[in-house]
Amino acid sequence: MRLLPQPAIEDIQLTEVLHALADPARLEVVVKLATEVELTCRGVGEAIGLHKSTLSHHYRVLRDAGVVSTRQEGRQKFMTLRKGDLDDRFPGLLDSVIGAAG
Amino acid sequence: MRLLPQPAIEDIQLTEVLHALADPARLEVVVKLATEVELTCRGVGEAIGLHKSTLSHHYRVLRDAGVVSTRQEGRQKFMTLRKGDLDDRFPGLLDSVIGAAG
DNA sequence: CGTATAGTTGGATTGTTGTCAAACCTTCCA
DNA sequence: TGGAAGGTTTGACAACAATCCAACTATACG
Repeated sequence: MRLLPQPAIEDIQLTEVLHALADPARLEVVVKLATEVELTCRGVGEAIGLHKSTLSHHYRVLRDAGVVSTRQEGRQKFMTLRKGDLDDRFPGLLDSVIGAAG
Repeated sequence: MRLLPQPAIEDIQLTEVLHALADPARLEVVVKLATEVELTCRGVGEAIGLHKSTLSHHYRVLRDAGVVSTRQEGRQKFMTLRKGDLDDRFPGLLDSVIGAAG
């Protein structure tokens, strides 16, 4: 039930978010999270076809940028989009990206 | 009055656009273009404080991604945001990015 | 306790990016 | 015709990024 470290809302940087979203694999993760509400890392990465360590790297980029939140429960980690936080900070951005990608 | 080569609307890729916007210098250029309608490369780059060849490189990235359009007139080049094209292809994206950055 | 499961970390590799400097190309103008 | 002005290209370089593999940690289960 532990929450992994993540930037505070006011520390989320636009260029970092854009960079995080500018990778096809990460964008796919985000689109998946937008429809599925919450997923384990395994669940998110299953369809993408990358090595699990590569995916772990992408999850970290997304988390460090403030795009996703990760909660550990037992040996699984559940990720959610920080949609509310992002909407507060950069109104409309996430929706337009997800709309454009999906 | 020559228009420099640029991708067709349907060839504009979301990840490329995001990548183009994910650099602070390029984002500054875009924000400037959003308020000024049209500017020469010199005019855009003046406030940014980078070498002109570096700026030229950034202009190219923006143009290749489909974010800006460049028109040559005499020895100057005027850049404009491809706002209409981007709005058609990725509705709301540009506005939210500019709003967040500006 | 031993083993499987879920993810992370470190190293290696390969490729991309941001930056500058110097040389270059075009166009204008005196 | 010879500069000057406005950009581009090329080369160099350091920093970063995406990927894989192998080794690791931590939790759960039998």
